[in-house]
Amino acid sequence: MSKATNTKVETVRYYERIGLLPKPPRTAGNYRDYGEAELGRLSFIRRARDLGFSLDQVRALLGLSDDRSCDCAGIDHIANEHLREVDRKIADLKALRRELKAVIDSCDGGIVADCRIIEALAP
Amino acid sequence: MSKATNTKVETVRYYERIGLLPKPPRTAGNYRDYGEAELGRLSFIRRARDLGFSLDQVRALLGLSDDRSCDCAGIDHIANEHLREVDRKIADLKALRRELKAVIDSCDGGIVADCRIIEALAP
DNA sequence: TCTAGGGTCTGTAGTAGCTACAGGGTCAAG
DNA sequence: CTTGACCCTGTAGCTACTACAGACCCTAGA
Repeated sequence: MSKATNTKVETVRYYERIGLLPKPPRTAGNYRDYGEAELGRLSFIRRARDLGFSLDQVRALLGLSDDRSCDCAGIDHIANEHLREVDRKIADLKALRRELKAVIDSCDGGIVADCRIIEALAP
Repeated sequence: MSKATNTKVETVRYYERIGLLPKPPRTAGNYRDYGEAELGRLSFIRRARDLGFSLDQVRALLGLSDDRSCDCAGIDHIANEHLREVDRKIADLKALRRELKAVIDSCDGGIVADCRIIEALAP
């Protein structure tokens, strides 16, 4: 299952420990014995993680997706909140990038004593 | 000093513990007794952190900035590497945002069983 | 002089999300 | 029957802090 989902074995066990994956039955040799359901669940987790959802959000999504007859407003809500978070991060990084670029561009070589980067960082 | 640099007291002590700040002399009552030099150093650290440099990068910058007669290519290198990192992060987040948006847009309400978000996350 | 309130001190443990061992057990192939 | 590749548990490490507990100190007011 680890290979099928491109997940490290330790990560799978970690997900089990924090309750994202159920404790599976064991083989005679005490190996975890996963079926299709767990594979699907892990794939879901991985895909959501790839989209940047936090483990708490993934947990919520899994909970909501279990009740197939509920309406999907809750799911929509989590996804949109995450989208806003991502937008915020992009904006923050762009602002940071601008500032960093300005600091870097101000330096035109020479010795440290004259370095504008150091100067820009100093108080 | 904590107030002057808008840094939590615990963070200052943390920087001392990991060797970013020197162990300062103590007052009679065992309080840390900081001077101007430490204030400058902490300001430098905070500013660099605000620009997204890692603590390791900050450590390197501090080390390089100590030798005022060296040329500032090393500093330039660290800063530019960080800039590239930031650019990479922005690109990654934008790609993620696109994908996330597509997933969200595909859903037009209804019950969970028909939810395209869940469907898009499932294997 | 006492006391209340703010600060500080050390040390430890917690956060997110894994990752990396150590030291053992299991299993299939040769 | 051994070798090598997997699995098992449990614990500690990573980043960059943050949050206590339980002690101590210092100053201002009654």
